[in-house]
Amino acid sequence: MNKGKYYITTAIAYASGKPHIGNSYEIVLADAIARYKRKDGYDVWFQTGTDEHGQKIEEKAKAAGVTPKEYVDQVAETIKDLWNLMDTSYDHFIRTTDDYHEKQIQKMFKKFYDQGDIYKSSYEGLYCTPCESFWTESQLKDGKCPDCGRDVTPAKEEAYFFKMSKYADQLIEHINTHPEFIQPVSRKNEMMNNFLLPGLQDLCVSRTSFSWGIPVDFDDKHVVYVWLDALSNYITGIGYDVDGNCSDQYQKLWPADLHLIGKDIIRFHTIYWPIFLMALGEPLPKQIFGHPWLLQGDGKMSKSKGNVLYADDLVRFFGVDAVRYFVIHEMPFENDGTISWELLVERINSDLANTLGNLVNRTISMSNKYFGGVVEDKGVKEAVDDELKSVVTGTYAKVEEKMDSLRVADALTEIFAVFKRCNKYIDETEPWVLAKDDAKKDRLATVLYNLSESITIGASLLEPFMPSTAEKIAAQLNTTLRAFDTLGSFGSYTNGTKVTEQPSILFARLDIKEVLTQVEELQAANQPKAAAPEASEEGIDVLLKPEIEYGDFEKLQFVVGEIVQCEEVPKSKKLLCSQVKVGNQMKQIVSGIKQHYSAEEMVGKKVMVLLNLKPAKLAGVVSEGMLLCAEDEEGNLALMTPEKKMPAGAEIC
RNA sequence: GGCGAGAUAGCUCAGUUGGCUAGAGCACACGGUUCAUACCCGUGGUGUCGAGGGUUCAAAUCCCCCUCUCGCUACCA
Repeated sequence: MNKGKYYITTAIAYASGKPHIGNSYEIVLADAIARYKRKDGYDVWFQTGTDEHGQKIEEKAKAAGVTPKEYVDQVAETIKDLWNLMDTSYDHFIRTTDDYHEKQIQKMFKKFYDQGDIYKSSYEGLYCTPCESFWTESQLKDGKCPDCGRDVTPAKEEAYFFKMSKYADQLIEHINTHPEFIQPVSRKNEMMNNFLLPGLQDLCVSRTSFSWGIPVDFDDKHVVYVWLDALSNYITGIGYDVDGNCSDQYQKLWPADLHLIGKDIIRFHTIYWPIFLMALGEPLPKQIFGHPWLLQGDGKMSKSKGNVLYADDLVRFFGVDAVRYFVIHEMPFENDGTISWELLVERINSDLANTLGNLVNRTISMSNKYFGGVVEDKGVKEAVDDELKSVVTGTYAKVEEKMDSLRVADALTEIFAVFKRCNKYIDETEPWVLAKDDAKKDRLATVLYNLSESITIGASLLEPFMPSTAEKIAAQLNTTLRAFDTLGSFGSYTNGTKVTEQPSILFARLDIKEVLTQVEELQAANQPKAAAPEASEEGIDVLLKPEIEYGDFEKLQFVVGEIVQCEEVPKSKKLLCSQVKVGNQMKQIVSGIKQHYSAEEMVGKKVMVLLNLKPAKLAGVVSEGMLLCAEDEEGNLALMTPEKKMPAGAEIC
């Protein structure tokens, strides 16, 4: 039974380091869907890979004393190992440093340039000196600054831009006529309201500030910037060719049926990627699902704390299938899920050890105890059997419905309903009571047959989610896993089958205290490594600004200021308004740091102030300077304070 | 500030087009059972369905308003 092709992709992982469990979640989810569709009769192609260009990788490689290529070769292997460890069944692993990919990106870039979709301009667009603002061409009003109407001058770094606005209407039309295109639907509104309807800005698609990227072949100062390079993997990986010599595989597989991605990159997948495809004249993917995140419950993950969860550590503790089960089960459709050692242990004990593992174990034990391991239906039916059978044979349809709407966690829950029903059935039929009465031997045999059959069906449904567990169950029952299209009927388990004599424990119950003790040891072992200077610090993508003269620097007046009063700016989410003592005068300064500092804790701090900045109004409040902060990639802020005691007003130079 | 989503049992959440005593899982308590990994089965909630008002024979479910939370976005000098 062939239901046609099904092309599914994950986002490609950025090859700057080892992905933590939050990042490994996606590949497992994709794998569950891919395996399910395959078993469901689709001709599945499942592609994943790595995004290997960019300044961050260039810098990390430099720090490690290797070439960028050597660096990504190593990381790509690490990622592949991890994906394999998670038992994922991808068909193709693309790397953006693969020859065929790079070649097509260059051709694509040229094609876009030739057809006028890409134009050369400068990074951050055009500068309005009085307003101190950068603008892109599409933002200008009559070629002038949209704020003050004065002339703008080009900024420094030259770059190529893609004219997004050209295709905006076409994309809006597509999104409106294809309600299933963006999932979950709530994301659709965000894209429409925040980007498409207000007017799309052009996207910078090249860089000159670093060189680890695919060179623009007709302008070799430039390398192709991330999104055009990375997104295109979905077509280059299956044989797309810009000149029209696409592979048969491409003809068959494109458009993709599902791009599975994290919710943070929905914008790139639902706006830029479709527009690139329109510019190429290719059809758009059928569906893009921005899944939620799996977050760590007990405080933020941080490398310095040594508490980052990695899939391989979890697998070492719990086994692959337990980890697969957890991440799929804990991730509903729209809300972020939570992961912690405690929750893992809870789920594993309750669902895997108690409900599933114990069921298989008790069933097989009874067959051995009462019939020497032989399972045979003696045809002694009772009314209770019917309900069991209807639940078991009806489950595939329910699972199918959940999977069709990408409710993977719910699908898994439906499958476990089978195992729960089996446990209940044992209680209802009380096999140990039947065993005491010779006249009921045949009834007992039928009960055990029904259980073995039900478990086989349940295991067959479970296969895409927990492949090796499903196999183990089948092996213990000395049978094989079934195809989905047979699961609507009951009774295929071969009469007279002899089950294994010594059923092994599928999932051992875990003691949370013991696990946590071991976790502490693990974290202690990780800590020294993580705490090692420099090595643990993530390289930050530093975009170099044009060189300035000392004279430029001298214009800036930095001083130490003491915050004597601070309050929240009404109606603003991020702004705090501080009264800052600078020498013998006071300045009112508004800063966007409310989410990192409370008004109370600001008071008394000595901070670095840019004093001679032109006053401006923020949320209606005048600000006469700027408090300087360091900011990391996650947007965490830290005020710059003097390292020794300094009076308010002291010059910083 | 703009747009959107949400507020239901201790916890995580279901509740379709308004309709009988508001549900599930987990946790907890009690009872049953013993084949099994101290497991399984059953029973248990007085839940102001965020607050207030309205429409209706009838609202968690529709309308108004309020409070709070979250997402995206802008601002964040």
